[in-house]
Amino acid sequence: MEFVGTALAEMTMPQISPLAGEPIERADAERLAGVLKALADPARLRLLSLIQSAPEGEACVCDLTAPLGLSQPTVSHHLRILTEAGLLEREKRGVWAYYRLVPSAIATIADLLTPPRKRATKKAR
Amino acid sequence: MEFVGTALAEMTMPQISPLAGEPIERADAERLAGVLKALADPARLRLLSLIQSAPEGEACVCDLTAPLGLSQPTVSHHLRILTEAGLLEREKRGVWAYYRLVPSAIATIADLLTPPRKRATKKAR
DNA sequence: CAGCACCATCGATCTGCCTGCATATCGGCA
DNA sequence: TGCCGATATGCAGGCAGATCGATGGTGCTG
Repeated sequence: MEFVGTALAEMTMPQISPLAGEPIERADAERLAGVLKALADPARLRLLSLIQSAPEGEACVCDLTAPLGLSQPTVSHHLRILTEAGLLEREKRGVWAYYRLVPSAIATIADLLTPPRKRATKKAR
Repeated sequence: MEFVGTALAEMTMPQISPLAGEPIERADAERLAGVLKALADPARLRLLSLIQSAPEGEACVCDLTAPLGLSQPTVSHHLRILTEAGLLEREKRGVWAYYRLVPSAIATIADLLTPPRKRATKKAR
């Protein structure tokens, strides 16, 4: 599972909702699973949480290693995973790399997981 | 990662929302990650989708192996993971084991991921 | 009762991932 | 220019998980 990259973006366009209408295809399942896999890690969930609750909604690596209790390379690795999944965006200012949430990313995932409720797909069986 | 079991239920009560207010604790992160890990697999996503879109909203193992292209033990294994995560419920009728979605389970996950009702947190630049 | 279909579990293999150490890279500063 | 601090990358060990074949248990059914 390497280049998830724009996986999230590609998923937002087609109305693939695993719990909406018809069974999802293998390719869609793999894309969604890829993004979910990026989320399914305690360290990464805490990273997202820490970044979101940081002063300006952004944080650099040096601010995150201590709260997590993980080494700097490990934190950098997790941030890379989250960024490639489309959940974080990176901005380098000077020597520091600032990470912030991609606003709609998590919301998109939540929408994909939300049962049809009222968002009508074309066909109700 | 064995008995996630009631992990979902335990999570629904406290307002732990990774992207809501303050940084989440390690224990909460691990519980949420456990459930997300159950979701973060193509085969399991397709299983949920297949079961949801089945005639009565339920399906037995024998109906699921063919569409997935996986062996019966493997399918059974995935169903076990999903059930222990609180996403599926199992009912044995005769020789067949019928699985159906736990209605609020996925919605709970979606809610945990969605920031409380105001999605526009800060301002983009 | 005997055979059969459905399903769960076990054991084994193979892949993938988390983590840290060492190292490379890049920008600022004296 | 040369050093230092902040990040990223390479490499490797160790563990978790996905998959399958074989096996065992359990209700139908003839």
